[in-house]
Amino acid sequence: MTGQGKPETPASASDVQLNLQEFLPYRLAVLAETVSQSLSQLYNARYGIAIPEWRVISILGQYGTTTAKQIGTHSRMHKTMVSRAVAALERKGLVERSANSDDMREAFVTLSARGRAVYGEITPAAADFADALVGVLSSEERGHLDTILTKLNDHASQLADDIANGRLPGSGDRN
Amino acid sequence: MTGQGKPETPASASDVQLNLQEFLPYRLAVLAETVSQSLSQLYNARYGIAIPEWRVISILGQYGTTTAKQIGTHSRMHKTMVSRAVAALERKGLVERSANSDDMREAFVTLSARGRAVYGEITPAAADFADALVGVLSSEERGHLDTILTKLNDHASQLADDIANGRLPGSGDRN
DNA sequence: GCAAATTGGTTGCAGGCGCAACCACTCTCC
DNA sequence: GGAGAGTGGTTGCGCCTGCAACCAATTTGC
Repeated sequence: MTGQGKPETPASASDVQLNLQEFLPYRLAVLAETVSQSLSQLYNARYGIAIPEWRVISILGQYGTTTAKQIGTHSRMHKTMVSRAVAALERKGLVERSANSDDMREAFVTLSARGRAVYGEITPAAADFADALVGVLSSEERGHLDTILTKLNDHASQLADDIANGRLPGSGDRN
Repeated sequence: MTGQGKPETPASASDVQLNLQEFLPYRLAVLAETVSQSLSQLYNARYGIAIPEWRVISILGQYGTTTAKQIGTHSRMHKTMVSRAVAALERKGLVERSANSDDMREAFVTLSARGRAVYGEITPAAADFADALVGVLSSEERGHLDTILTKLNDHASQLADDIANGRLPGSGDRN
């Protein structure tokens, strides 16, 4: 397991360098991935519920009756994903759909009794998990984390729009 | 687009509550997703390089010649993913493989000349992107972010192990 | 009042990904 | 030195997911 003597040539030719381990997008991706994976085991192992389904349940838990559209905007899920998650939850008897007579394109979605029960069981576990996660942080750090995440998130959406519209950083206005 | 008058019943029946938008795992997932997507456009649109391939390139850029195994551990990628990413990069002529006569199971992987060129072009753009991203943060906040991410990441891995081994939070040792 | 555009939602398809099985090679230990 | 365990790497398979095309219902504009 040592591997001493293995090459791992310390990158000679390139002047430019970028340390992946210190690269914010990478760090965020790894952290989010680890967290999601761990958390999903909590409800997947016990209830056979996948991540998108959990998101839907959670949205329905807080907003009550809504439409698929609303679920999508609140949870930032693609409408395809919402559609399939709701369908899966309906098959499992955790949500119910009812028609909206005012607009027959959309349908109302609600947690069923079983759905509410599951929500009531998963929620504390999820909260515990989040608590355990931030448990390593001081209360100040938690505050920092909150503001930083908010700022980054806003700015990232902004940047995403810019990039989508061709205003890429470093693509034309650079030296 | 207003939708006033739509139901969105404020969740009556459940006593438990969990606000998805404030839930750390969710926030991390959304942020990481936004960032990854934006960033990937930088190298995907211009070079047709996918995220896993970029990771491999970046690792090779900093470590020089390595094996697939090493790439995996440095980039936290599943060996399947490394295998496919390297194969794709080889097809594109961006990396080269050479045999290790000391151990014929593994093979050395290096950036080709073109690979180094691409690395040299993408790296500054990626760095710019990261700079733009943290541009909203004060230098103190950047420091905070760094320590917080490190702590969270360590702790998350820890938690992941615990959960994988059945020591779930809230599953037995609670109240 | 009706054709065209828009919107909520579903689905076929193709690409990406992890798991598990597998192959080739190496190491261990008798 | 040879059988069995272990390791680096690849691949078949099935699941998940986003895109684009689509359907039905609604809204817009003439």
